[in-house]
Amino acid sequence: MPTTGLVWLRRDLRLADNPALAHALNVCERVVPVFIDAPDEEAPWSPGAASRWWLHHSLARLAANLHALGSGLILRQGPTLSTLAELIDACGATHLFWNRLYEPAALARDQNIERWACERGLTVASFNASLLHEPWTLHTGKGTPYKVFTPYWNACLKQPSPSLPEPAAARLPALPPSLHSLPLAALGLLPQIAWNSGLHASWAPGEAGANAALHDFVAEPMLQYRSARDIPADPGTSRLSAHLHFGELGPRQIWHACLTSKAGAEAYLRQLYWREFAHHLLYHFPHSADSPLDARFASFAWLNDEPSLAAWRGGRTGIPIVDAGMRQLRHTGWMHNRVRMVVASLLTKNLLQPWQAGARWFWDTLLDADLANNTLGWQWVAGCGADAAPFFRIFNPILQGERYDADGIYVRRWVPELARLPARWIHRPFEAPPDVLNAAAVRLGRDYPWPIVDLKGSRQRALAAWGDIKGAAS
DNA sequence: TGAAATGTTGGGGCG
DNA sequence: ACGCCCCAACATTTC
Repeated sequence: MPTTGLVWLRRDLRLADNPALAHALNVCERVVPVFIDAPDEEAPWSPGAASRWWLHHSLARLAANLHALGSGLILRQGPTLSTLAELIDACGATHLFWNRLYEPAALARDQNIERWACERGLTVASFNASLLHEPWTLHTGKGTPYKVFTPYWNACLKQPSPSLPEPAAARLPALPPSLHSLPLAALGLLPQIAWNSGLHASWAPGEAGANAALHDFVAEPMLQYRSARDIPADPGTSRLSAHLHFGELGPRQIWHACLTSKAGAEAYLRQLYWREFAHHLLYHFPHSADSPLDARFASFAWLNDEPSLAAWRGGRTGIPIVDAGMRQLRHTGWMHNRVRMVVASLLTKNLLQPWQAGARWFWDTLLDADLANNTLGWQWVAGCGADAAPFFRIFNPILQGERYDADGIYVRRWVPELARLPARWIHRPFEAPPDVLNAAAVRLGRDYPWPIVDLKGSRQRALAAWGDIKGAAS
C-alpha cells in the first residue's frame, strides 16, 4: 500500500504556493486533494449566496487544474469529521494536511479534527497559506496583541521577509481508484434565483483569473494606486479581494509580485497589511465579529429601524453615491472601498443602525466576504473597533461624491434614473432647481426618492451620541 | 482614510 | 488717494 495523504482544501484553492499540498507531495506517494462543503460548521457566519457562487466556480477551476496534472479533486458534503473518517478508511490514508484558517468557528472545528486525527494515529500537520505573519507571532512590548495599525505594521516590517512562493508541481500522482467525488452541482452552491447573471461579466474565479488580475494590476494601476484607488469610477484598485479570500492567490505571491516591480507598491502593500491586521485582531478577539471591541458600545442605543435598513440595502436612500454603491454591490457582488466607507458611515452614523446589520448584509452579498476584513471595516467606521475612526469623523456623502466622483460617472453608471442630471447636481438632486430636474426627467419621490435622512440634523445627533459614549466609563 | 465653524488675509469695488 | 467693506481663499479650531 503506497503512503497516502489527504490534503484537506478549504480556502487555499490554488496549486502554486500551497504549503500543505507541497508538503504532502514531499512525504506521500499518493496525494488526495479533498474539499468538503460544510457551511453549517462556520455558523453563525456561514458563507452567503454571493460567496458560494464564487466558491462553485473556483472549485470548478481547481478540479480542472488538478485533473490536468494527473490528479483530481474529491468533493464531498459534511459534516467534516465523519467525511474525513470515511475518506481515510476508503483510501488507507495515514497523513492529513491542511492550510490554516483563523475564524473562531473554523479554529474550534479544526482543533477538534486535529485532536481526533492524532488519536487515530494519523500524521497531521497544518501550514500557513494565507497570511504573511501568523497572528500569534506578533505582540506589543507588553506582550498584548496590537490594537493600533501603525505599530502593528512597523512590527511586521521588522519581521523576516515573506518566503518566496513555490511554483505548482508539474505533475501530480493519480487519485486512488477507490475514491469517488460528488459532482460539483451536487453541492448546490449556485443560487436558486438568477441574480448572478452580472457576475460572470465582472469576475473570473480561479487561480488563472487571480494571477491574471494580479499581473494586470501590477503592470498598470498599481503605479497610480495612491491617487486612483479613491476614485470609484476608475479601475484603480486591485480587485483581488475575492481571489485572496478563497486563496486562489496568497499574500506571499502578491508581496513578491509588487516588490519586484517597485512603483506604487508601498501604498498597496499597506492595504495588504490592513488585511493582516484584521486577521490578527479577529484571532486575538474572536468575539469581535459579533460584539464591539470597545466595550463602551455594548449598550449603545442603535435604532434597529427596518424601513431604514431596507432602503439602504436596496439602494433607495435618496443619496446618490450611497445608492450607487449599494446597487453596485447587488449587481456585481463587490463595492469600491471608498464607497464601502461612505455607505457604512451613512448606515451607522446618520441612520443609527447597528453596524452588525450592515456587516451581515455585506456578508450575504459580497463575493469577497471575509469575516476578519468585514469585522474590522465595520467596527472601524462605527468607531467601536481597534484603531477606529475618531467619533467625530462623519462622512458627508454629498461631499464624498463630489470629491471622488466629480463628474458623476459612478453615479450615472449605477443610478441610471439620474444619468441625465448635470454634474453640478448629480450628487444633490434634492437641491436641484425644478427646471434642471425637468430637463433630466427626474421627478423626486417618483423616479428617485427624496433623502431618507437629513444629513445635517443626523450628523448632530450622531455627534451627541458618540460624544456620550466617549465620556462613559469603560 | 472629515466636515463644519471660526478666524485670517488680501484684492478689489466703491464712496 | 484713501479707507471701508465684502468676500473669496486659505488656515485653524472644534466637533
